[in-house]
Amino acid sequence: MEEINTENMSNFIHDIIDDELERGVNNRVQTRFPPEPNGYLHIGHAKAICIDFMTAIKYGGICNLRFDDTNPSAEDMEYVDAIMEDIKWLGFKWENVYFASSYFDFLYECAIKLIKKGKAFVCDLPAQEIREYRGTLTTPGKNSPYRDRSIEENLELFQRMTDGEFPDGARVLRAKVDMSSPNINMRDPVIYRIAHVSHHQTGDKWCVYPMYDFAHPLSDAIERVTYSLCSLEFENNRPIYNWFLDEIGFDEPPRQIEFARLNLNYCITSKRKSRILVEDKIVSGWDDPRMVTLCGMRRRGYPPAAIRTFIDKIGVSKVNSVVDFGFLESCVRDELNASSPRAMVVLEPLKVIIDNYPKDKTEEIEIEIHPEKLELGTKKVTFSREIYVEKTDFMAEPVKKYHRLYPGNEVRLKGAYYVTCTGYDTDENGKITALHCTYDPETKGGSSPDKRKVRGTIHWAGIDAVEVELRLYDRLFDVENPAELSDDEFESAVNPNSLVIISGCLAEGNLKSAAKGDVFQFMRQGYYAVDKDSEPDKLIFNRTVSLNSSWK
RNA sequence: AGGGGUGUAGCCAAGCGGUAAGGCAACGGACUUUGACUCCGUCAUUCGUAGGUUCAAUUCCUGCCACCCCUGCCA
Repeated sequence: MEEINTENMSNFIHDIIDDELERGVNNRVQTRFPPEPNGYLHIGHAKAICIDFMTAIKYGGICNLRFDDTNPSAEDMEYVDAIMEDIKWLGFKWENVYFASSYFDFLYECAIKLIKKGKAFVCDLPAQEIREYRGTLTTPGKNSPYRDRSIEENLELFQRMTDGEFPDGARVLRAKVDMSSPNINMRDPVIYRIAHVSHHQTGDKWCVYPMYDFAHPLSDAIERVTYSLCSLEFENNRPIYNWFLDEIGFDEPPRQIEFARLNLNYCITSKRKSRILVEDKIVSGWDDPRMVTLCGMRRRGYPPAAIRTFIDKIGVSKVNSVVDFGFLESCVRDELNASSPRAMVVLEPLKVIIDNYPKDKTEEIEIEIHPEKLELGTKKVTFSREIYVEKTDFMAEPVKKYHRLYPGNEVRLKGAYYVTCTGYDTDENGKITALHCTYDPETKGGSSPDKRKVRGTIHWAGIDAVEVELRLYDRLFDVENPAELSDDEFESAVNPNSLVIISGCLAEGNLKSAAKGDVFQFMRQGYYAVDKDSEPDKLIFNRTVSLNSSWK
């Protein structure tokens, strides 16, 4: 695992922890990341993961991974594996991996305890009536007619629910709290429901399953979590969270603290909407490089360290905010600039004939692997009379401030020679088919004895180059907040140019040995990662992110 | 008069009674064998708003406004 530096990390949660540590409310820090295994992790989860794990790291505590698998109907083992893989990839190591389902016996005992205390009852009201009895945001609810059943009857009924005597939905176990509370979560919440479905962990052992509000605080408590960090929408659940802890009774009850979840513009994290994109084949799958799922970003070539840095930089607060996607990209560029080897790849090749260069001669040109890390050494590319440059690096009639190739202009071919454009060939349609240049033999390596300057340095491809496919990605949506659009609207907001595939690109031969997942900086173009579809004889690269440019 | 939260620059975000950090973006300029990177400079007389307390208020108090969350047998 890479070093995770938490020294400079600070936020309002840490202020609370600092204070509690100082006052002796706690003498240790334990957190947990509690996903439900019902989908893939995305950039929003990355924020929660970073906060949970980094808080534990900072205070020398521990963070566990706990699958909140209390609703088997939506869950699948496929997701638990994927979630573990994604967290590891992000760079974090959990102390233990737990499942809420492994506490089912304990939770069941807690339910019995509540019944015996007269704090829970079996309710026979159908779902619709429970809803009606609950009242509304502005009117109090009223007590269920089953609220005053005897403890014995509740015990017996709950046992029969557990024994599978009743069909789904026939009865529920409810906590007896306060039907007139302004907080609807306190209006006798359901804590157990009947569901005759098999569970990915416990099989057919249970046909009653605990609800989140009941299972979550007790799971935190049994694990001895000290800080239960979650997103803002659970603020209204905190009173019921604490109520269960109080009623069951724990020496060191966990404290729930809420923070704002991450929203990013131009993309979507909603599970429902993402599923539509996948099912309607608008994207290639959950790991499509345009998706902000962790698997998608991994395939795109985003380094996990960049995601961690991003999360660290956006901070932790309680303000609902929308972070600019460009912020994430800036962190990705920053990381990749430092870590990725450079390579020359010509996206749209244009032949260049160097008329004064010997016909059969070839030369090995040495180019540094990373200009800021000379210790990484050099690699070789082959130079000869005919090479290729970018179509966009030539203009027959240059615009103002253009300092690449145009008739009469001299530029540097990266690592090789100064060349001067002398003319160009066209076909019958006037299309440019090749450039003619002369080179200055005195400028080998790319500098001239007379120290004359050239304004442009361009990359090129020689005879060692291989044809590769490039997948150019852009933002998936044209609109800033696709999440706010209706299901019909948001599909039409998809950027039609979010994926452009180009083939016949010429990559320097050194790239033949690139492994899947490797990321390179294609000089003057951007960062590119070897895709999982790539094969040795057909290399495929994903554009991770383009380079910044102050030109056009 | 339902309850719970939140308002600091285009976007994040520090600030905790002493006169508005930092980052992203943007815009100048320097440097450059990547129009990249790096570097330097510019970018809030003002903190949702109206009052009040104070020598002093983004920080404390009151009213108002705006936005978010809560009426699953989801999490």
